[in-house]
Amino acid sequence: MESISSMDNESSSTIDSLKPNNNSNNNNSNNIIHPSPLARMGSGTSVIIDSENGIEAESKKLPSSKYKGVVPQPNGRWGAQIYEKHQRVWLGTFNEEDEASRAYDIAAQRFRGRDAVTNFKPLSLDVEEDVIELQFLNSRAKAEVVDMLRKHTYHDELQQNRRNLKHQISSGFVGSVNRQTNFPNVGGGCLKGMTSRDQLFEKVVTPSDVGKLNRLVIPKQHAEKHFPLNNSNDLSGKCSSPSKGVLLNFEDVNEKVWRFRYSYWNSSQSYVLTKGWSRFVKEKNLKAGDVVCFQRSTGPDRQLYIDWKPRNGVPCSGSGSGSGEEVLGQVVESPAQMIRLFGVNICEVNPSSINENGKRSREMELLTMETSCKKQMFIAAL
DNA sequence: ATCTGTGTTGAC
DNA sequence: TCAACACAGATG
Repeated sequence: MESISSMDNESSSTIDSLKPNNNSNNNNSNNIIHPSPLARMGSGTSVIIDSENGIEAESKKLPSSKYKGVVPQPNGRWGAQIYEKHQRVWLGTFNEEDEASRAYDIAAQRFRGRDAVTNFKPLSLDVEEDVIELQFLNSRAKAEVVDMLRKHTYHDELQQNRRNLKHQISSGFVGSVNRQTNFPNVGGGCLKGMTSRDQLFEKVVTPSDVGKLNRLVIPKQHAEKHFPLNNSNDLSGKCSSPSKGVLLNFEDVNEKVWRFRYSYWNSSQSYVLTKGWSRFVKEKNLKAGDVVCFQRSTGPDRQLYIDWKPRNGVPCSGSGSGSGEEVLGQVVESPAQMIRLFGVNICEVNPSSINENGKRSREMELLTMETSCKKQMFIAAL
């Protein structure tokens, strides 16, 4: 499914002074082309000429995009894609054509650095905000950037990154850019300037939570307490429409942002996380009996966090849960204030959580987090 | 049932 | 490298 196989981590992107690209330098063919229906005959064009009466009939031909890296979708949406090493890398689908083109631009700048040909004005080292974004972009693996684009979380993560930077600067913690500062009290060490969090609740996931239904049932009492749907003010996500629920952003231990649709299903009279949930299950390789934990920052941003631990994994927040004796579906209430982040010892690898298909284990995730911390410190030192 | 994004192809 | 098209398989 993933088409990002050929991606590697290294990038030669010394991004500097890209020429302004406001559709004039760069537009010899890729920008602001408003193709006539017959302007481009792709390999599979389906324009049919009715030779009998000379009428040109068009058989549901999709409109070409005026943007580079953007392709039409049958339902009127737009896909973005970029090529690398003879392979297409899919960047996701978007409602708006220019949204797709901006996704392409971001990918192009990450993949091709200063050589990137973009639809819009590229990031410039002369603009402070752009420099921050370039640093953000280039400190992440290509696959990670692609993932953010596909999940439409790029801008949220970038904003989060900016907030962290500001916070570190204002707290005088500028020696290193430490991604771990977002995760209070993890393993001690380099954790100044952190924000505290409320533990909201945990749930031992059921087979149907990790099965083909692609949804997580949020127990009613927790849903109504922490994620009230009638008043979206309390939710950090953006309200799309009351009937369709809301989109909620949760951050995991790797500072990866997960966006889930949260709504109420009348049919089963339950609150559910739907869209996006199956990705989480897949990536974390969640199994029935594992525990997902929800937290919220006590700070003004009210950031939501999500984490998980294996069924027999380490205890969560010293609450005594996670001992492996839970009944499926049982919800574990935890102390109100988070003291440790799930109490995980990131140095020990628990063999039971290394799963058979080679997916990243819980410990590996935390080690990744530690690595990324070091990576950021290195970057900041440059 | 709907939609995404992959397989494939030909143009450039 | 790139976009067009068809459609399998993922998603809701």
